[in-house]
Amino acid sequence: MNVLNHQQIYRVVADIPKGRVATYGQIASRLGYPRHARQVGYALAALTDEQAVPWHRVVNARGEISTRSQPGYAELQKLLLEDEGVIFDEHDCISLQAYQWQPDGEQKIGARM
DNA sequence: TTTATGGCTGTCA
DNA sequence: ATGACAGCCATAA
Repeated sequence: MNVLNHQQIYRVVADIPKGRVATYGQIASRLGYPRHARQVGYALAALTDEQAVPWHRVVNARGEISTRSQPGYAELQKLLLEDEGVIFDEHDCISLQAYQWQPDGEQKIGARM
């Protein structure tokens, strides 16, 4: 009975195009909660791997893999993103300016190769 | 009911 | 520019 339904978050996350990423704050902001960035992360952490939610497309504002509690998942997300076509740099961070999803419609910036 | 933590973000030094 | 700290808010005990 929270104001922020996980289903809503899942819908936005699932709405992220392949090869594109989004920040927690961006998703929260899209739902109308610019301060619920963490709650978005919690919603993703609360879901299970059985969910059809591409949680691996969600990264922090730094464009890096968010520090989760479970071990090994960071590598998993990195591998999944690489499979999506996202390239990581030597510091395991991606170009948000190139891969960040624009829900406004124009979700193309020039992240091609 | 309150206290503590947590897949974050933003500001201050 | 990086490094550290506090704030926001929901879930768990």
